[in-house]
Amino acid sequence: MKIATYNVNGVNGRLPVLIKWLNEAQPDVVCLQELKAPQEKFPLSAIEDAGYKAIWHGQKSWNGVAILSRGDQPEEVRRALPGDPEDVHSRYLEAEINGITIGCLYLPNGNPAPGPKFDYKLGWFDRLITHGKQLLKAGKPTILTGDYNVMPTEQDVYKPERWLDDALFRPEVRSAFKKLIDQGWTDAIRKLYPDETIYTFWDYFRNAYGRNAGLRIDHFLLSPDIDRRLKAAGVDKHVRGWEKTSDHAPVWIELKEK
DNA sequence: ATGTCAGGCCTCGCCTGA
Repeated sequence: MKIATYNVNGVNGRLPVLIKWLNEAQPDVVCLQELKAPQEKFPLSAIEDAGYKAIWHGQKSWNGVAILSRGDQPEEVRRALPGDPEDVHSRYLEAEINGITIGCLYLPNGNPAPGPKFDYKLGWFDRLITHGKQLLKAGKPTILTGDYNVMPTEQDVYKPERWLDDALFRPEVRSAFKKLIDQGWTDAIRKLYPDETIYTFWDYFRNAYGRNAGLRIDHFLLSPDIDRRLKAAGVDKHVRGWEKTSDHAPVWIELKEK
């Protein structure tokens, strides 16, 4: 079973790239972030034509998350992170597919930091930590994946010294990520490639992709029983080199059958 | 400070978020 996450940065603007990649990569399940489309503008028929069933939570202009499945229809569990009824951003969608709970998340960017956006990011992260604990306690096979907007360590950023004050790398955010991991989640990419430089995002500016000036901010967190099934993981880096592409590349894992 | 995108409204050019 192959599961992927991809911050598409506009699902309609990115549709040809998304469909081309789906056909090439053939993932069974896909979590998408940054749809940048209202609920009614989600390109369902194109995605169905590519062979996928989908649930999504759109929003005008910003945010937006979706879960695609080649087999069973994703069975929606929730479409918001618990803990703040005032939070209207569409940044979290959770579904069950094939007995696996899949949380698709788009953690706030948080820049500029400090400031209200950074406070929102930390608050959102706190709610994710609380929910993560509940998920592990529930004891089902679970995957929390998406755009975390955090480089967990210096290994995950091309020039760490330049990012120290950035909302994606500040100590508060790295420590929040560590707090989540320490509950018992496995960072799939880092487990399989402990020493390699692996990026999932390259800025549109300054020829970042050409210079491989990247960041690792899209992550797969696995509960212990999913961790035991982990067979392979990777980044489809070449997709970042396509025309009219997202600033993120798709990230994927492969699981052994039970 | 710069740079490049996407989406949307202030709507064919500028703003914001990233």
